Amino acid sequence: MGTKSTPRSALAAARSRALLRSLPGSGHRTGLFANCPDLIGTPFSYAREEEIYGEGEEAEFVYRVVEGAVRTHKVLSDGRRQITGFHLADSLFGFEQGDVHWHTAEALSDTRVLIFQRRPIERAATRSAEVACQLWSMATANLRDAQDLTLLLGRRSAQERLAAFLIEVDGRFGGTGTFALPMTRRDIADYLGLTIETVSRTFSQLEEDGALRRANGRQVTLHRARLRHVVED
Amino acid sequence: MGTKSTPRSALAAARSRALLRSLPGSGHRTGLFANCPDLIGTPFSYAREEEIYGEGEEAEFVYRVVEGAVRTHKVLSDGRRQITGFHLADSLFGFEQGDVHWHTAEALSDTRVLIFQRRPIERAATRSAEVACQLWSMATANLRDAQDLTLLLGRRSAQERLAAFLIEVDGRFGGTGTFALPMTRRDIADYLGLTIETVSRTFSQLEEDGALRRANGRQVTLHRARLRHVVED
DNA sequence: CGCACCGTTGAGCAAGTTCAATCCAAGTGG
DNA sequence: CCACTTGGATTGAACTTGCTCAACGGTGCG
Repeated sequence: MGTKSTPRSALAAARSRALLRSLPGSGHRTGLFANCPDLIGTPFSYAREEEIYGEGEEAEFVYRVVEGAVRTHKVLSDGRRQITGFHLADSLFGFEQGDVHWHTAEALSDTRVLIFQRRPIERAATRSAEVACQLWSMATANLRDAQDLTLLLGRRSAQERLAAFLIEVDGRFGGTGTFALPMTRRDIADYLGLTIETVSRTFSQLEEDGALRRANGRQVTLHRARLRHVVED
Repeated sequence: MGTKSTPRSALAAARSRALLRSLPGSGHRTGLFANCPDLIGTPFSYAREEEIYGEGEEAEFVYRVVEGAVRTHKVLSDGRRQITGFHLADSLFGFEQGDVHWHTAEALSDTRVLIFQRRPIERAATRSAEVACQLWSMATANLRDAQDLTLLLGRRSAQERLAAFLIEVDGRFGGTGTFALPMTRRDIADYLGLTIETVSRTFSQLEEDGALRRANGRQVTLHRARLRHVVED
């Protein structure tokens, strides 16, 4: 559904169903913006590897992940890429400084999102201190994540980067220690500032050290105590 | 003044002068919070290398640089340090997620700041959408900076990092192309994720390439076109 | 089947680090 | 006032980490 149409046309089509979706219990009213009756998300879907928005495009919408996963990244002219974040279920993304997206967002896997128009949210923020505070709090949380990544990229070894990354992903999946990574080795490399070969070799090292076990490439089982020992702080 | 006393006692002492300072034209009412009559900053000073607040401390105040320069950083247990930002005149810093500072702030040189209590500002944000929007906008700007740094650290060479850094600092000093760096090589290294030796060598390379000239260590004159060519994007 | 993509592994290489020596400017104490 | 110390910066030489280039195996899909 929907991957051939645009967010704009989907929005128009969905307007008629707005009443139904805004009913309590329909699942679209939890979390940020929950108390904002005019801010109703429109469901939308993207296929694996599909671009959601590109750097430099006008930032008309913001997005909340319902199911699947999204990456945001920046690219240099020669193709070097830095992934700035992965967004799993419930994560909100697409808010930028100014009217233009300053990175690119793509779906890691087939992904369902809720789309919100940015303008009404910003207008709501200028009227409601509560909405504005929610936006502030969200931006601040993102800032903390970005600065943690800064420390990771600036001062940590490949082993530490991968270990920290796996612990982080595990946490976002509920902390069971066993999960399937939703992203490729290339995505991991471009997030951690490494090459795919180094990521692969580091996986092998960590497995030799008994810090994790791999199955079928993407599936991992973490030995969290040992991984935490690698990160050590 | 004031480097032996605490922000708390300075605040108390300054309360009596509040009326005077709040007069228009006294220079304390421009920029963010300008429209917020209760939010009056208290002048305060820090000596070179003095800590302003430490990671883990309760975040009671936020700060605006009046004169001088400040760095914020995180440290790993083994001493590796990542500077997350330099704050020059007019820059606001010290806002964190939650009630605790999650990095450390220190004065690069003798520095004068205005101190604001965080609580009243947060209370004002819950009442005034305008204040909350300013805070949001500030956080978003910081986020963009942090993500630019992420790209720098993850995917750029030493030459590109230093060139981008110098262009950035030049811009903050007015873009004349000639200025004295307010920070040491160690600070630059810890900001760019390099060692002091690499920073020094990279300075030498850039000078050989005619992209800048050095004088007395800290003083530099940039050949901005050539530096921009190094960064290339 | 054949191709494309993903992941792994090996060998050699290069960028940046580590260790060490030296220089210089600015204190500091006799 | 000068010897001595201290901290910042630069440079050289050896080393290490992670990168580049290359080959190969597995899996899914047209």
